[in-house]
Amino acid sequence: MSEETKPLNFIEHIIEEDLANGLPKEKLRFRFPPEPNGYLHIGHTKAIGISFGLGEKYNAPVNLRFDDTNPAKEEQEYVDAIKRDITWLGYQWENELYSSDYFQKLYDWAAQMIKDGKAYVDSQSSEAIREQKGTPREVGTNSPFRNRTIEENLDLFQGMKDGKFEAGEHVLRAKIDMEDPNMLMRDPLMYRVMYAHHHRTGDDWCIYPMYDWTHGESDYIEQISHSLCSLEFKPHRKLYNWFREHVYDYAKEELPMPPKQREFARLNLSYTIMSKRKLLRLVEEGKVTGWNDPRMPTISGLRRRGYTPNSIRQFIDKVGVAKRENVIDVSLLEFCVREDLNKSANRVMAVLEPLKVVITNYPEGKEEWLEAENNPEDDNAGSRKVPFSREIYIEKEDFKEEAGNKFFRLKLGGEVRLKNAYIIQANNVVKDSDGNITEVHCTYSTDTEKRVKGTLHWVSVPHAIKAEVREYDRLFIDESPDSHKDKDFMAFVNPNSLKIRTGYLEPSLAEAKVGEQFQFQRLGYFNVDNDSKSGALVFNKTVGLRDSWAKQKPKNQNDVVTERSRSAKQPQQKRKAISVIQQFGKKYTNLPEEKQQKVKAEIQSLAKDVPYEDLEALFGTAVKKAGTRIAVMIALKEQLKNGLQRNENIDAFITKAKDDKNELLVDEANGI
RNA sequence: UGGCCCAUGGUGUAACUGGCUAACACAUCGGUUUUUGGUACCGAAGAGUCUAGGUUCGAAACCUAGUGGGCCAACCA
Repeated sequence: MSEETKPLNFIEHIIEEDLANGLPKEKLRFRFPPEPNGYLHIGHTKAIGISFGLGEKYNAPVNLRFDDTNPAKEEQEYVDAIKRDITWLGYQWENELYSSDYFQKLYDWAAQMIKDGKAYVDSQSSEAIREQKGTPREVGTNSPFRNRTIEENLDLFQGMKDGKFEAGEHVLRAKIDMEDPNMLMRDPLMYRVMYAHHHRTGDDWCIYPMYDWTHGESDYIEQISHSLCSLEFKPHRKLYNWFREHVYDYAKEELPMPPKQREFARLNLSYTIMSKRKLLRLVEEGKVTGWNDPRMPTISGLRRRGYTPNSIRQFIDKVGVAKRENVIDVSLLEFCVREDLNKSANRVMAVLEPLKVVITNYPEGKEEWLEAENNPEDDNAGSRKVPFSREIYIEKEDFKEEAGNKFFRLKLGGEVRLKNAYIIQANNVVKDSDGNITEVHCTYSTDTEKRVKGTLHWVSVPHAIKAEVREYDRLFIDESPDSHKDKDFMAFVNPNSLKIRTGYLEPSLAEAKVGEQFQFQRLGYFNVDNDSKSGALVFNKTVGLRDSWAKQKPKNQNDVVTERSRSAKQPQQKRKAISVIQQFGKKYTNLPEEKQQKVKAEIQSLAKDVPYEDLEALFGTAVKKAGTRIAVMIALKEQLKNGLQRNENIDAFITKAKDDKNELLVDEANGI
């Protein structure tokens, strides 16, 4: 019921308004209309979330309708994949429908349009038709076939359907206006001849209807109340309405609801691309292993990577719906999975970059099975046993011979807690001939009540099981890879987006099943990849834990991620004096008087650091921003006092200020 | 020498449709708790709402002009 307090997005406002204007709630009906020509990606999830979300909110049916009017590109495989993905996301459609189900009805209506003089058969080449269309800036010209008789049109259209013509010989066009500023209205094509096998209608048809004609009328046939799509279809709305109005005349008795199309901005995610065609290139050129590669922004890729349906739905919810172009930061998506997995994923221990620790005062051959909590966030998660022995692995980066006191992990002479086990102290190290540390010798203490700052994860060497662990980095090194006009997006592919290593895992993981998700303690969330075979597990890193330590430590040269995120985080840094003055100015008029005096003094001292040009740039500040003008005036006065020469601009600024409504400003101006 | 759409902290969305100090989330920074440098909790910084005019007692919202960005010329959807 928290929805009641949640503000509505613009589409919900429209629906509420329609409801308020008398649209019965039972008439609400939505649809998600994919073309089965590729896999769904995270961008589609927004459209899915909007329409299905509305269905849930208003308890209205939502159809899944495949817009399958181009047999050259569409396949059953994609239909199956789309259904699988939507179901996985947890949505239920009312009816599974296909535009191809309406081919006969659309044909009949088209014939009716011909009879009404609203459509005609054109017999020109596609090039000729394109030329006559004009450009966005120049109007088009009429086809020489535009004024064929109704009989001739009917006859030709029938012939098209009957397979009497070659592909490309004739098309059916709506007769609208070749001079309309909206190019879609310049006699758009309704049908083309196409001898292709359709995944559902087989070879029944050799003419296929175009998108604009089919899509809108499919909505109408299904009595969709609100037909929601992305922004690039905005210009289509005029045509959508034109077709709808004509067909409405033919069918208003059986089909009383004329649907309305509304458009929202599609989702863009930073560091990735959202175009089926471009994603296909990644697949074809071998940059990824397939549509479901865990680095892909496809739903199947995200699923394999370990993203949960709930996390994706949360993400879509948080992203919101509006009409402006946007690029969502991937960190929001990552936040959503962490939030979800934090509650559900059992904690286990795994070491990915092992360093051997020998506990010298622990008896050789001894082992203990210690109790470990599965999930502190879930009281019902229970516990398991983990084996402890004389030799364990810890993470290489958890040990340093020497380190400052901000390093909470293990160092020589220092103590650290082993998660679920004892406290150890590092005494000395063993090195190889190159000086690399190969072992750390420690002693342990059973006093686990002791307060120590750091806690490490670890795995018993003799009990550890090995597994392949795949870690992923973003697929592109550029925040917006396909927005560069001069560079192909492929130039930004991150060569290091996959890192494979061998992990050492606690033995309880031997039973892990494909798809199962875990938190590798202190590292991140991982799931079992479907490449796993019995005895040869493969894990995907879904996302790392938040790591406030990584932010502090100096950057590590081979860590692409931290380097990049570092450089990406530059906006909030040292501020110029002038911007601080502006800042003060904004608040100035709202401050109590004694605070004003303080701020004034601050501005005066800052004025010394401001180049005059910066100040002058603010002389044109809008009249209503009195505070800013006051601050500028104070700074200016200070500079004049320090020898700045008056000039025309300064005089004009002061003169104008003296006439201002704001008394504070007038006072300052007069004080000069 | 076109038409349409858009413009609010670094990012994404709000603002009861013209009315309190412009709100929320992510990101950032700081603190408390903690057997995960996680989680949780508390706090901070960051926006006079693209610019300039106008309407109004009052504008992020309405009007005008400008600036910037996006979309539109497939027998694709």
